[in-house]
Amino acid sequence: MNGDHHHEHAHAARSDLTRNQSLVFDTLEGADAPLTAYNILDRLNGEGLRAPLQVYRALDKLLDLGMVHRLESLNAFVACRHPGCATHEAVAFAICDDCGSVAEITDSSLVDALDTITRSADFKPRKTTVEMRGLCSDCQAA
Amino acid sequence: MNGDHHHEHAHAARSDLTRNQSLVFDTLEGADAPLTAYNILDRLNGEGLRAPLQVYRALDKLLDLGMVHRLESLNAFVACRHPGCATHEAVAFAICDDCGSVAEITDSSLVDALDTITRSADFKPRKTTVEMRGLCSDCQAA
DNA sequence: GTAGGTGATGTTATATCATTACATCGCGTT
DNA sequence: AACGCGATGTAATGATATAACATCACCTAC
Repeated sequence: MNGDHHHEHAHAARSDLTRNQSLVFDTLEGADAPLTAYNILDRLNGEGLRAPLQVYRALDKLLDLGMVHRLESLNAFVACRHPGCATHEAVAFAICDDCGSVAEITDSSLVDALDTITRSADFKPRKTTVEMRGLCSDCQAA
Repeated sequence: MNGDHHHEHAHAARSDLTRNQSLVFDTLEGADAPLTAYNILDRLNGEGLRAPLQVYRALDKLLDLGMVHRLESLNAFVACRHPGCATHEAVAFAICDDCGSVAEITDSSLVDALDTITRSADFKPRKTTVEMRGLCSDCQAA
């Protein structure tokens, strides 16, 4: 603890994770759509995970570390796709309701707009959720 | 049905609502914080509502009509505070985690930013959620 | 005015998502 | 050896949401 970090985003590498945390993270990273905690549990019951809490605890830690995002509108989770997990503020998600794909988007205009809003309302945000549900490029064709 | 409406937002007045829908809407409108479906059910069990589905069905209809919003990050609902419920796109919510107050915000810069994002990603949004959780002006003082 | 359509209602049961409570274990520090 | 501390395992429960089915009220068409 050297005092240089304002946030607790240590950005632990996968090697720092416990067994349960690794299992959960690998499952999310290997999925091509968001997974619920119970989806993850189903996929890991061969590895010895039997209770929801084992998954939820791992997810809590991974969320803390910024390695996983929670999609509020789905009650589901995705692995962070950011190269290096650079920014952990004002990420927007474009979620396809047809194929389940999720695009993770950072945009400075969006950050600016949200920042302006909070300033003028004198609101101090702790966590911001931006989720767009609709159809991705591929699925609009169909 | 005159064909002039692209959307199905008939903006029914309260007088067009059924008994259950009115009860649910009035409960939400009278609350000073978001309520879950079960919160609403608890407050209305004196009026003859006994099953969750009675509340969820009323909420579905009120959501369709644009008279109520769902807050995804809380799994809860609020009455729309827009004068006349003018715009039903890209509304942002500032939710105080301390006192539970919810500010409903529309901002053209935000709409523009989201629009730009969806254009460049060729994403067709059906519903957009923007929720900021944090501390309102009043509660920052404490 | 009666047959049928449509949307709201009531009720039971069940599915889905998440946490509380408590005992235990591994491991580094004192 | 004793302790602190974070992770783990397990059972039970709480909280949110929907499925399935029967019925009712009202409007419209014939």
